Amino acid sequence: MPANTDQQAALRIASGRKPFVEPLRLGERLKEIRLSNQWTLEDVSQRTGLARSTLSKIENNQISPTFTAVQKLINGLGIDLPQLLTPPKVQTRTMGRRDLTRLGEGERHPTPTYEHELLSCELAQKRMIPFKTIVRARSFDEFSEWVRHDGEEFLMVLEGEIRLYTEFYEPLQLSRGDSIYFDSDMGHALVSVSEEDAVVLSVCTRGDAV
Amino acid sequence: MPANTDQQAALRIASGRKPFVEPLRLGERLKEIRLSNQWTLEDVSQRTGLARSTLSKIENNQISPTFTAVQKLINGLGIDLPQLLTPPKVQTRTMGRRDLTRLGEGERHPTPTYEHELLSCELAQKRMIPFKTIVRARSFDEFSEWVRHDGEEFLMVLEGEIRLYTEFYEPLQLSRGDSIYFDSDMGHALVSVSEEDAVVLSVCTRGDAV
DNA sequence: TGGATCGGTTCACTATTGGAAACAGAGTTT
DNA sequence: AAACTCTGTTTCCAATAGTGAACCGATCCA
Repeated sequence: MPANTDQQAALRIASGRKPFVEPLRLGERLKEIRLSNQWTLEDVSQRTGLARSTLSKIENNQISPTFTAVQKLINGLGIDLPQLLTPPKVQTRTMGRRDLTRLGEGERHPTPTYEHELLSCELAQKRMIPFKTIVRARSFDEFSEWVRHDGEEFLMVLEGEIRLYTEFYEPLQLSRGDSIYFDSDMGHALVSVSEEDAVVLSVCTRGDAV
Repeated sequence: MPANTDQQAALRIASGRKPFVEPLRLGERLKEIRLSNQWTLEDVSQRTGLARSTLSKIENNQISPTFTAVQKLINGLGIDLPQLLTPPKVQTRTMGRRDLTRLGEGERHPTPTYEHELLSCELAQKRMIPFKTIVRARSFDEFSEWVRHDGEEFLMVLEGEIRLYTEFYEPLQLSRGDSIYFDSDMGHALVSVSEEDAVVLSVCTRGDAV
């Protein structure tokens, strides 16, 4: 099928996709990220495990990093690829919304086991849901079933001590300042093991589509 | 500074950071895409401009493609990077991951103005990035420019008292237990106004896309 | 059966990346 | 101002990615 390649070319062109590899100023982007964090090449080197010289060359577009190198970058810098590839990101929409919640001013939702205090509940369209919880429960038995909801949850103990029961792990004891991140569709439940009711701060991802 | 590089190497090794880049079965993924379109290596070669042999090696994880090679792939195949990186078949439900961080056990990232402690940094693919910050800055002048990053940020004062400067609002004084939610592409900066350095807990959304 | 053809892998070789060390420039310190 | 220190750049070389050609089954067909 000799005509096939023509067809392919036609397809490629018709696809609307640029036939050329766009520059994709990866070097500039990296430098931008590095500087915006006030990191030196040496800092980045330590974080990523790539040599200082290599980083310099990447930033100056003198070499095209190996994919493993790119991985080391995104791992070491704690960014993800889209972030690295997104061109200088034109300030799309800086909406600048904000929502302040003073201590104790959240929206209270009491239940037998927990007393939730929703924070920043003025803001409607947000990607995270923060709330403070006073853990009333003292025993796992007080829960009729696992708590579970789509998405992920981050939790830090603000006061007291808790035991975190989860569906797939042994219970975990958490003291003030300890924190944990977990998939919240895994069943979970909290009880206070301290004298007073424990207080934890949680942030859940919102189960947006896709 | 001959000893310096030894030190660097030692640090790099001792850094505890996983020395291995996660597999990220890029080869499998590529093969999957290729087969699902019923393309032969030769077809892909023509589309991408990469040699047949190279493609074979990439698919079999025998080499780590150069970033330019990856670009040729995504251009030639008309896919975008997330698509290529999405782990094959995807863990439809990443049920039950978790990542515990004990008090003070996070990954420290000091800067002149802030000292960050990344929490739950073992977990790679998460939608939120939680971190504790010791606010060293005492004056807005210490910032050369606004801090800003895509997404949204939730912040609660754990200790001390801070002033939050934002691009579009008057500065806001926040005391222990106060919290705020805001669009983090709006410039922002924190300074301690208490005797001691203030400590805040932040959770940022991660660059979405998907 | 013998010989084409097609898909994929392996080989030998060249081009390029990535690392250590040397270098260079700007401050600092003594 | 010499000696340090801290940056980023450049150099040189070992390691490895990318290429064309050879190779290895399959499958097809006369």
